[in-house]
Amino acid sequence: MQKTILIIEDDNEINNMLCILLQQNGYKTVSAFSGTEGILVHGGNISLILLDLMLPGKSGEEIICELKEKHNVPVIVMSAIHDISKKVNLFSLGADDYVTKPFHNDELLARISARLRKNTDISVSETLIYKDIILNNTDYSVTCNGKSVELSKHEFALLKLLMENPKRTCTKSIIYDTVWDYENSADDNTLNVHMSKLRKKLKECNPDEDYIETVWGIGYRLKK
Amino acid sequence: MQKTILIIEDDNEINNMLCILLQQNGYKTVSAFSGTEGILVHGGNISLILLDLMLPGKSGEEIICELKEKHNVPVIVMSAIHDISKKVNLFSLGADDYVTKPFHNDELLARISARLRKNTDISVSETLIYKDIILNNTDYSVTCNGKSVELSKHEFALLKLLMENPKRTCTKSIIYDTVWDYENSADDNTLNVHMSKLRKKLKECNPDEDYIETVWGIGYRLKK
DNA sequence: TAATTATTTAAGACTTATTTAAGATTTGAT
DNA sequence: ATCAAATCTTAAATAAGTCTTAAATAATTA
Repeated sequence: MQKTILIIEDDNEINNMLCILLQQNGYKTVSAFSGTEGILVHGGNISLILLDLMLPGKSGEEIICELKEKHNVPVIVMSAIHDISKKVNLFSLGADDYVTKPFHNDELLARISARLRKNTDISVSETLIYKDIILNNTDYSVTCNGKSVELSKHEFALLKLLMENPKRTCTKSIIYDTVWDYENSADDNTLNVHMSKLRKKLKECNPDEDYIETVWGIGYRLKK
Repeated sequence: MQKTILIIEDDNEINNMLCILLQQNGYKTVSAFSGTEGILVHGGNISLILLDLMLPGKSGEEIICELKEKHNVPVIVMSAIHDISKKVNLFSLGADDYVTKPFHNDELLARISARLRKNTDISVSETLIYKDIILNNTDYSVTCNGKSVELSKHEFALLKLLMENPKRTCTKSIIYDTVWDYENSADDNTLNVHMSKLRKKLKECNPDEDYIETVWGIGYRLKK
């Protein structure tokens, strides 16, 4: 299965170069050009993060922390700094590896694959809760009003995205990007159908609640 | 608990220096002075291996392979070789990280603790129990509904992985990583076939129970 | 009200899983 | 080292589940 790598790098040229390199080697890529954008974009479909240390805005330490908090995947730091003590700090804060620029493509690829290979420990349990819905990221299970709900892969991803962003409206294009990995044309009905099915399954468990709100012309969000 | 690190390094002075450094930092150490000795000494109480690449006797590749086979713990390779292609080979053979000599103590310690951090939760329990299945890790035996079940190596590993994570869904990629030590493409049927055989054998022992549940598009898990 | 956007249903396309069997590979005993 | 037995992988046919599309209906906005 193709893994998606999030590239957080402010230099447009390097970012683009990395995209091409990784795509040529069988990965999907998502680009962000600042730490804050990276944190925003980071979600459940990302398997690994390449983080450039010298970013404008927040410090690298803060960024790693927030990325890990949102979804704990391996972070490989790219840095021009050779300072050892810096490396130690990054490790202790949760960076899983680093490469110093300029780096060899082969070395970077090797480090990525080593990290992905090791990321199979299934010890990180993530549970999202909204009203009486409990979504368990680890065993792909959902309960609503105490009853277990059987969701398909896309339905699950849809609900997960909403529950990860409880106060935000998820636009259709964001949903297509995240759940389907591609941007659908506006006239596509697929998302609507899935949303309908998801709502129906939730309603069966709890007929008295409406969980998901339609934001006309924009997308969907969870109700207050 | 104090972790034990196996140091495989033929230079007496470096070996000794590493022992002191690691002991000062709260680790127990075991020293070996050749690859073959390392393999001999390596056992269940070792949490991590520091391996010098330039050893007399077997090649580093063979040694890593045999060490991992005996007891799969992180291997950090120490090497004076800067050659990138060599690094790539080592990664693909299962080395988890490397340091180039001469290395800074702080860097080595950081890499060790990063590697150990990833590996802490693999507590090896002797006997796993789920419903009426009893799996014994020590003698590789399984009984189900009182009857003994003859499982092949992969079937055993498969069942063990599920029983070690009774509440979780094991994704196909995790299963391939754990049971097969490599990531198979999605269209590979091997896992499906093994799962089918495992289910069949369990069903023969207890026709009334369904133990393993398919999570469509994701993987497998034990039933509630 | 007209135009646009969303919901629902159902059918067929498509994807993923299961099973069986055959050939390849590995293991273990001689 | 060789052979036999067991196991693993691959392939193909079948089965099960999911996704997309289309069309009819409903809701919202301008």
